[in-house]
Amino acid sequence: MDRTSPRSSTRATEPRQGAQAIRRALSVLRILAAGREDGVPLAEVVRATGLTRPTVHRIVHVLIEESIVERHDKTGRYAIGNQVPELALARPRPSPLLVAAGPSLRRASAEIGDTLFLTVRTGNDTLCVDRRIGAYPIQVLSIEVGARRPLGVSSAGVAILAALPAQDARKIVTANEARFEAYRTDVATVLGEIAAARRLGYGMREIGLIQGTKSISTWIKTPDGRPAAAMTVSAVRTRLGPRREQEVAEILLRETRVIEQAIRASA
Amino acid sequence: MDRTSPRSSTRATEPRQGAQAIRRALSVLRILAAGREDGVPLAEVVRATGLTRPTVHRIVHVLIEESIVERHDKTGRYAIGNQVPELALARPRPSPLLVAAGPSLRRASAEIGDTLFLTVRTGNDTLCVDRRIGAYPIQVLSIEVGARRPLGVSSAGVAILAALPAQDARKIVTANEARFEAYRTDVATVLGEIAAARRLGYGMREIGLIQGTKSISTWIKTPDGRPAAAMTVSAVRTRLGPRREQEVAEILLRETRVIEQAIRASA
DNA sequence: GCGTTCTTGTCCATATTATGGACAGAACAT
DNA sequence: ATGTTCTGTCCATAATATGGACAAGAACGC
Repeated sequence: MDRTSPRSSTRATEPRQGAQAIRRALSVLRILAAGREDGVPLAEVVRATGLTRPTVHRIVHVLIEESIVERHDKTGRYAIGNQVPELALARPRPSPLLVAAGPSLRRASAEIGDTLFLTVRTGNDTLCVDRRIGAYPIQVLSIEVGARRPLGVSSAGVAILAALPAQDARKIVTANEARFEAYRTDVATVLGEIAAARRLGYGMREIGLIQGTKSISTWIKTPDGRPAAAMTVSAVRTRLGPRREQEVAEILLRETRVIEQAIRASA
Repeated sequence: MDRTSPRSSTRATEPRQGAQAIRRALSVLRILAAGREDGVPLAEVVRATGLTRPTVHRIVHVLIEESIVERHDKTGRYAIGNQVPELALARPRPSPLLVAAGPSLRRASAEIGDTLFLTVRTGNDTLCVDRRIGAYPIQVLSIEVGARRPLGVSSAGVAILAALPAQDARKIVTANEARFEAYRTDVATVLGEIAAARRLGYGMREIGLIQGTKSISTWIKTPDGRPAAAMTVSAVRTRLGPRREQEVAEILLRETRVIEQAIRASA
């Protein structure tokens, strides 16, 4: 393929070869991570990665021998193994983003009363990294810290995609096509939602991932203009009518600016 | 090499082939994990893994592209990247061992006054997973949660090796030989310390990893008799004379039994 | 300055390694 | 019984990862 330009062109330096197997193993791991504790059946990994079944099987079983993956004997599903958090301990724990966003999440959840989520992008996925439960007695709690979804299926994902250059966003959405089916959406729908978010200034889903819920997400950018995260409010739909939506969005946007300042300061 | 015995012999099911590159990438990652935030120079990874430099270089740079590894521009060292904790979020956080050991660590550190460590085995390494600082004004704090060392170089490692079948212990020590140099020890010394720990009933190092300190470690076994972790007291040497050593060891052994009970109960 | 000895990074012919089509068994449904 | 969908395995083959050799940069000595 392209053997040109040893130095980078714009910013990405992607195409290093000689490690197909390693890359494949990682894409398997990312799919397994989306399955959290319950894990994912082999066939689903095959579908989501586009690899052949023998290949996925071989990779997964080598990773089991290395304690990177676990197989739940009961269900036969595969999940992230205990060696992964062990490796993760090598890194300093409280990430700068979490520190910067903490006070804003607290303030906003107190003010709004519903649950707030902080979600980051990792590759082609969104990953919920913090959650603050609100005071109102009915709360949307089904999304937990560690929840991972293909970019595009949640309002946070739509917000992050809206904050990316259109071309990059389109590329990611296309790459995730095989995984949209499980969330009952498709490329065209997601692209439409991204366009709507760009117009509004925030991401929104009338029908949240959970029946009867609605979500609003703003995007948080790093000083260099790339999206670092999304801040999301999820609530039962009836609590987020048009007027209330406007109010909530304004609070989110205000706190978003605070977080962006805090990131700038800590950098 | 040995291409024999496709079916397992006793308990291990190790030799699945067709993924050399993935295994190599993982052994690189484990070495990088030992370097914590500061990371490890490439040459050190080459030494510790026994792989060739081009291979390590290729693996490391692919992992960088995948955000599994970071390169610190200032120092040129390689470290565990931010995608690793992100994958780790897929697992439930507080591990059963930590839950089981928590009260004992608290009790023992209150009683002894010095810092207590909980250390697990992960492959051929020890990994510090919890720490409780004591009340005495001089404390050994240089070992942090996440610290990773070759099994055998710390008293916790010696304790865990002492609790393993002698043959397994010897195999691990031999496998770590290339990494002992950096800790100024060698295979013969470590095997001697393991033998001493078996005699005493606990692991001990007159000369801790830090100058002027002394450490005592007991091993914690799972119901099936395999070592799950080690509990360690580290203190300035003068605080652990022969009589005190005896007292401290008895407290540790008592709490060890409590933890073993708690594990049994939660399983 | 200039050699020496470190380090990291790159190339590419080669053979070792990972690949996936084909097959088989297990579980479940009809 | 017979189909369908899942997981697991085999092995000839092609593609992949390998590592010797080379290059360039950094740090030190003098």
